[in-house]
Amino acid sequence: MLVSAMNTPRSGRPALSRPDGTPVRVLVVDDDPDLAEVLSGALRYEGWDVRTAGDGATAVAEAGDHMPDAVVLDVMLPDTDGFAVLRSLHGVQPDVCVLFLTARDAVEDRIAGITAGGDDYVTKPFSLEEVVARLRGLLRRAGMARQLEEGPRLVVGDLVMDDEAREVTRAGELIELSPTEFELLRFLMRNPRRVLSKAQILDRVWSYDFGGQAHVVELYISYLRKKVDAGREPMIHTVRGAGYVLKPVVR
Amino acid sequence: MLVSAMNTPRSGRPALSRPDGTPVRVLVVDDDPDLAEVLSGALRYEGWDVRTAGDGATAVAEAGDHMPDAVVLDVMLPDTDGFAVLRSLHGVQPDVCVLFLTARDAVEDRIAGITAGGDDYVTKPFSLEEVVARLRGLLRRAGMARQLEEGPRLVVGDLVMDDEAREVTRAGELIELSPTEFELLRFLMRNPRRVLSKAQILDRVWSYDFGGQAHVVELYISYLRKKVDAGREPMIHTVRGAGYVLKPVVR
DNA sequence: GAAACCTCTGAGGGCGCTCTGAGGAACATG
DNA sequence: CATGTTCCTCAGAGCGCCCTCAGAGGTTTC
Repeated sequence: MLVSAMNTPRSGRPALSRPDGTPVRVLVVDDDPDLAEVLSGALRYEGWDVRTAGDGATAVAEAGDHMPDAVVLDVMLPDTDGFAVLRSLHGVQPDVCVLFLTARDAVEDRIAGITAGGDDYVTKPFSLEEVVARLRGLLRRAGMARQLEEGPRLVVGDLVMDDEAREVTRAGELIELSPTEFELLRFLMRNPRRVLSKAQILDRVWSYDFGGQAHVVELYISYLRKKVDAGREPMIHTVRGAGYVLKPVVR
Repeated sequence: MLVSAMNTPRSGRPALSRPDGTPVRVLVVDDDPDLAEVLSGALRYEGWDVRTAGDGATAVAEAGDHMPDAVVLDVMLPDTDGFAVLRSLHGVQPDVCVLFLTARDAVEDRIAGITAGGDDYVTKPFSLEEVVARLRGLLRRAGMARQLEEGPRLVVGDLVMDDEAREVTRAGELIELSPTEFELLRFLMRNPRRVLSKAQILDRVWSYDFGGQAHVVELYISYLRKKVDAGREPMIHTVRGAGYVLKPVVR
């Protein structure tokens, strides 16, 4: 799995930043150190300032010290209940956004009221792209989107993606996508003109526990081409032996 | 800490604001910390400036300090009776609006006497959508509605909802809805063109103590479709794997 | 006290989504 | 040109999401 230790955002894109210009601060709370590592790696890759904690008490202490803008919080923690942690966090920092991580079968358990407060949750196993997207959504709504490029819309050439409405259009025409197709295209659109390897795409778009082959990526690229490039000037290109690129059409 | 986030509703909708432009100030008084947390989260999401108190004494002190425009007040408090708190509050701030939270089979007669004074009440267990709607109604009637968009009418395409008259029309035709259908539609209409997950809808439209499955949401969406979309161009759309969207018909 | 209405549970079924496998096309290399 | 590699696409199976119906239990209304 690709875990970059970079402290800077990937090239070409401005980082989502706080109003004072410093990077967004995120706290990752999970008792599985491997998962915490993968998550924080992915978030650092976004150019964010990431800390981690393994339990609720540490999380609250760390939050008081670090003053994060957002917290990625596993509901199943060794010491406390997620709801109590949420309350403590909001006590320490009222404006903090929280993204919960929860097991699929425990979804209905006690998430009640959480999404109503503007917070959000993601079920395990999740894809990193999903976590990042949700987190960006939370931060944007909390007024963290000061910079220009990164609104709720993603634009590459005449291709436009509206994340909230979950709508994609090319040259004004609506394109209907399945969930996986949508996430794949979002990943491509967030990295235009950049060759992405199949391994990279798998790590990002598919769940971390996906055991399948890289062949699925080819398949879904082919699905996307049929919908996005259908009869038009192609934007999705194959780079043999390297991966795929999304490029705006040259004029 | 982000101060601007307090003034901006996370929902992206224009906030109901006070005549001087500052956000509406609300005090939540409930001895159940979980419920207080959920309530204040939902109200903050509306862009309001929220404080909480766990008992009557704290509530009065907080009100004197914070000067709220409205108070959400549990009738059953550990130290004092809610009505005593009301008297104290009116002593501190005569113009304050009060929304009572009360058990279903509680003293409805005394409540009735109170609400004659322009205040309102909601019975437990309530939905957040109901609390927010009542609070908006109180604030609007108290002259807090200076903004343009959010009157008593909600309009999406040819679909119109009059909240106070509890009337819904599409293309001029009256549509009769049950209470739950009405609240669900209001939630959809307050978030047009925005995909809402079943969890979000459950958290918002159903009571906080509802233990059921997300399956009900599907059921009520189907009820709504039969009434709102019946034979017309559909406005309610399913986004597989994500949720539902209400969209005005493309012109 | 009966009727009408509302809300939710459970079951059944349709169909969209995801992935596997296989065959063939396109490309690189000798 | 021959051969191996990489990639594309089709077909289809399995699964899970979603829709709908029918009916029980509760509430409101008259």
